[in-house]
Amino acid sequence: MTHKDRQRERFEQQCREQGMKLTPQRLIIYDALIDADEHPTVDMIYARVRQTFPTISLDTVHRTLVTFCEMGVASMVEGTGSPKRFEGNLELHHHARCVQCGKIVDFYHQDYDNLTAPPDIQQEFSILKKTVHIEGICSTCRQIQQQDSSCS
Amino acid sequence: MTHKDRQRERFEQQCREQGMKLTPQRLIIYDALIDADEHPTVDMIYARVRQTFPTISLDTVHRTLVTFCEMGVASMVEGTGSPKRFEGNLELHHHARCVQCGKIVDFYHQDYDNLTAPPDIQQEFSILKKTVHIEGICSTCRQIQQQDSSCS
DNA sequence: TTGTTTGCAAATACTTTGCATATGC
DNA sequence: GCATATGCAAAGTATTTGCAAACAA
Repeated sequence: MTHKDRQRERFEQQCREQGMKLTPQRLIIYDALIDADEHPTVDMIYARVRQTFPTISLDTVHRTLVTFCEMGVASMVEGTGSPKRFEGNLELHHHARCVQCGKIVDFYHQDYDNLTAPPDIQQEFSILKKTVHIEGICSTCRQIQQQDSSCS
Repeated sequence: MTHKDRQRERFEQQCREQGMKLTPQRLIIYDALIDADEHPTVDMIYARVRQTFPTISLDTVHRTLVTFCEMGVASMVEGTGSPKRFEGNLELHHHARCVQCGKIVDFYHQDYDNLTAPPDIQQEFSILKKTVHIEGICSTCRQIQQQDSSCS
């Protein structure tokens, strides 16, 4: 049994646990996603999946991928599809982002400022910047969550 | 002279060096950007700038901000406005991204897997993930650049 | 004066929404 | 059978492009 078979099995199990239906669309989209090694866009997955499932809609691919992220079986890399955001702060700093509300907090941390990149990356890239990205849930969103759960 | 005054002066100098014209729009957009501490979107900058410069167009704000990024006086934080991209790789890994072609390479590096977040961030966020993002120019894009410059 | 920049308008790309139909459980 | 998921179409949002007029150097 290959690593991908195991991944697929875990996926099916997680669907059942979370009460998500195991539709052929979901299975085939999941397969396409874990077979891809290039961080695909919706369109890329759509193109691939249509070869074996020509009637699938772009829309379903899009919604299914977002669902996967919400389930925690996939994740989004930049970009997130949301509008561009800018910053004028050129000093070396790092980011903490709230996955709930999208707020990004800058922070400074000496320990992170001199990380060494692995040799293969140093060879492949002319490195311009190394930053640490922290993802989490901010205190404001945490409070909202607690209120919600206490109301139910 | 404040820190922001110095930043503004450096900006004007860089414009002159790079042959960029110092238009009132650029100056006011730059000011709005460095005054903002919330990683603003195009719309946010537009709204702010219009208060003192009502005839400015959203379009100019957008193009100017992108120009700033190209000049290196500003940068883009996620999202980048580009379409969503997904990955099914759930193992702890890190990303190296080419700023030229947008390619994202996954890599594994033990040294990065157990970074400690600074106390204030630990307090503000329930941390879910800590990853290192490396930005640079990949070998393919580097070759293209060299070809371009040798043709001129 | 000259080439860059701006503002406008239209076009495009991507995502989201609403709803009827289909389907997994 | 029932709730969820899908496919379609339309609407919404963000970004990009082309071009004439305005402007910094």
